[in-house]
Amino acid sequence: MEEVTILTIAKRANVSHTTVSRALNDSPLVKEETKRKIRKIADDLGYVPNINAKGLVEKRSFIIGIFFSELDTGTSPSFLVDVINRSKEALPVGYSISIDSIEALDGSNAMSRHQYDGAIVVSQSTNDDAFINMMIERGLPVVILNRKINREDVSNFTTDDYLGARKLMEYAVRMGHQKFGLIKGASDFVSTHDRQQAFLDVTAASGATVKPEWIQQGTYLPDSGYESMRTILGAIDTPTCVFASNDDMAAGAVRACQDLGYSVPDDISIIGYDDMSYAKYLVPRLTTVRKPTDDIVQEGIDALTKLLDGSMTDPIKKVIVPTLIVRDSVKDLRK
Amino acid sequence: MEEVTILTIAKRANVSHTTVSRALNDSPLVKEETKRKIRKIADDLGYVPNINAKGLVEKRSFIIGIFFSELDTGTSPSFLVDVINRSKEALPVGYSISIDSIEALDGSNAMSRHQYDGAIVVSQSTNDDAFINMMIERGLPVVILNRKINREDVSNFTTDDYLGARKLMEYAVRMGHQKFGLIKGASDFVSTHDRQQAFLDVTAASGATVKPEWIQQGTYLPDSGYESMRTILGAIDTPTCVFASNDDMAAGAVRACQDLGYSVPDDISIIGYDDMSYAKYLVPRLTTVRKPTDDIVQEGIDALTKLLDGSMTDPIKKVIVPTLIVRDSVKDLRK
DNA sequence: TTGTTAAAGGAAAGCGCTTACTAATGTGTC
DNA sequence: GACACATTAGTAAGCGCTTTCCTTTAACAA
Repeated sequence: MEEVTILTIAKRANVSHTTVSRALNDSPLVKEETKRKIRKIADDLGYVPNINAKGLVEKRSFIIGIFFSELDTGTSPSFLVDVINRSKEALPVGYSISIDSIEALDGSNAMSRHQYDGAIVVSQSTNDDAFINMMIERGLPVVILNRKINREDVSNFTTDDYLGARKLMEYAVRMGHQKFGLIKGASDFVSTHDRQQAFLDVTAASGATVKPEWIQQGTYLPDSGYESMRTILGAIDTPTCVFASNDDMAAGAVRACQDLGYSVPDDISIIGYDDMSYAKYLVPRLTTVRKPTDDIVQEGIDALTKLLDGSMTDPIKKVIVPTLIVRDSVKDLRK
Repeated sequence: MEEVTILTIAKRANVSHTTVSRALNDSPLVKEETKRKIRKIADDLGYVPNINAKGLVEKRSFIIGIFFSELDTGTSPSFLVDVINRSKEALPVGYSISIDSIEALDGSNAMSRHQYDGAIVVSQSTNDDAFINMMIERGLPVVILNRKINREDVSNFTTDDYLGARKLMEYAVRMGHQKFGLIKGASDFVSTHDRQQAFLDVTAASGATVKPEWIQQGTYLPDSGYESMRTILGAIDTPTCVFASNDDMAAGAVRACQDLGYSVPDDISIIGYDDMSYAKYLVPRLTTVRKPTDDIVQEGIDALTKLLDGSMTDPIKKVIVPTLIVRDSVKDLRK
C-alpha cells in the first residue's frame, strides 16, 4: 500500500502536481475536463490528502477545541456528550475535535500546544473569562456557549437561567407554596447565581417565607443534594418546597427525604433544573425546567462553522428560552 | 506576536536551527550546556513546536482516535465521558483525541481522512469486527475495550458480563426468587447476549420459572425498559423479579411498576446492570452490578501509550471482574 | 609532526502541499 | 500579420521541522 500523494496522481494524469492540487481544490485555473479526469484518478487511487502538509502551508490544524469549565465535576455527562455529538455532525469534514477543560489548561501554555483553528467554549463560570479573552485576543475564531459574555465581538449562545428558574418558582407559588428552601449549585457558576436570584425574587415578591437554614450550599453533584436536604430537614420547621438548583441534586434531595421518612411530594415538594434524561424516571417524576442544550449547541457549531469559512459578518448573540416541565414532584397545596 | 520557530531560537542562540531541533529533542549530539541555553531561550520566547511540520516529517498526526460502536444510543454518556477524561489524563502531552462512532464511519473511507496515530475502540458489537480488523491490518496501534476480541495480536481489556450477571441472578435466587422476567438489551450487543445467557443458565440451574411473555426485547434505553415492563405486567401471571439488562432500562421498569400500581420491591423486584451514578438515587435504590469502567479505560490507555512509544512487547489481554452491588430493589422472599 | 578518532555542530535535502510567478497556447481585433 | 489578452498549465519556492551527511575542532597516540 504505497502512499499516494498528489505526485502519484500527477504522473498518472500526465500533468504537474500543481494542476492536481488545483483540481482537487476546485480552482478556476484548470479546465473542467481536466478536473474531472484528475478527480477520477484520485478516487481510484484512494487518495487522502496529507493533513499535516496541507495544514503546514495553510497554517491550519484542522482541529477545533471544545472547552468546558470543568470536566469531572460541574459538567453533566449528557450535556457533554450532546456537545460532542452535535459537533461531529455539524462540523465540516476533515476537522477533528479536541476536548479540554479550561481549569486543567489554565495558566499553562498547554493550550497553545495544539494550535486550534477555532474553539467552542462551554462556559459555566466567570473564572473562564481570562481564558476566553486570551483566545479572542489571539484572533482565534471562537463561540461561547451557555454563559452570557459581556463582549460585543464574540458570538454567544445562552439560555436564560433566571427566566427558567422564575417560571419554575412561580409555578410552585401558584400551587400554593409559601415556605421555600434552596439548594444552591457550585459556587462560582453563573447558573448558580441566576437560579438563586430568581428564587429570591419570586419568594420576595410573593411574600413567601425563606429561613436562612433552608438555604444550603451544594456543588451540583447528587451527594451534595442529599446532604443539603438532610440539613434542611434537620431544622425545627421545614419548608414545603425545596428548589434544588439542578436535577442531580434534586435526585439526592428526594433520596434524603425518603431516608428520613418524608414523602415527596406529599410531605415536601422538590423541584429541579435541567431536565436530565432520568428526571422523568425518578419517583416521583421530577418537575423541572428543560434547558435547551441541543439548540444552544447546534447554533453554536453553526456559528463557528461560519466563522471558520469566513461567512460570518457580525457576531451572533442569542438567548434560547427554557421550558417549564411540570411533572409530579410538586404538591398542589390549594385544594 | 511574531511566530517563533526554531529559526528564531537559532539566531538568538547563535547556533543553527539544526542544533535547536536537536536540543529540543534531547539528542546526544549536542552538549548539555548548549541544550540548557537553547531550552532557556525557547522557554523565554514561549516557543511552541508546529505540530504540522513535525507531523509531516515524522509521519505522525498526534491524533488518537476513540471509537464507539454508536454514539447516540447504545453508549451511556457517563461511560463516554469517563473514557474521554481518562484519555486526556493518561495520554502523553501533545496528543489530541478525536471521538467517532464506528457506525457513522463504516464503509466510507472517512476514517482514513484523519490519519490517526493510534486508536482505542470501545466495542459493543461484533458488527465492529470489520472495522477493527481493518485497523489492525493497516498496522495502526490499537487497543480494544469492553468486548472480547478473538485475535491474539491485539490488546484487549474487558469485563466479564456473564460473570456479573450470574452473580446478580444468583443473589436474587438466594433471596428466594423463583419467577424471573428479563428485559434484554440492544440486540446486536455482545453484552446483551452475555447477560441473557447468565440469566438463562441461573434460572435453569435453580429450576426457576421463566415464561416466554416475561422475556422482552429492549434497546438499553430507559423508555424501552418502561414499555417492556408494562408488557410483562400485562401478563396473567407476573414474575417476582425482573432483570433489566442495564440500569437505564431498570429505571424505566421501576417507573412502569409504579405507574401500574406495583410497589418495588414489595410487589416485584427489579435488578439492573452497570451501576450508573444515579442508581443509588432511584427509589428504591437499585441492586445492580458495578461495571469496572474506570479500570478498563485506564488500562486501555496505558496499553496504547506503550504501543505508541514502542515499549509494548506482547499484546495484553485482561478481564476485569465486576462487583455485585446489593441495594434495596430486591425483596427477601425467604422470611 | 602526522595521523586517527571522537565530539559538536552545520548545510542541505525533503516530508506533501499551496501558490506566487512564468510560459505556452489559443482567440479576437485592427 | 501584429497586437493584446484570456485561458490553461507548469516551475519553483517555501511552510517548520527532522535527519543524513559533512565539516570543523580538539584530543590523543605514534
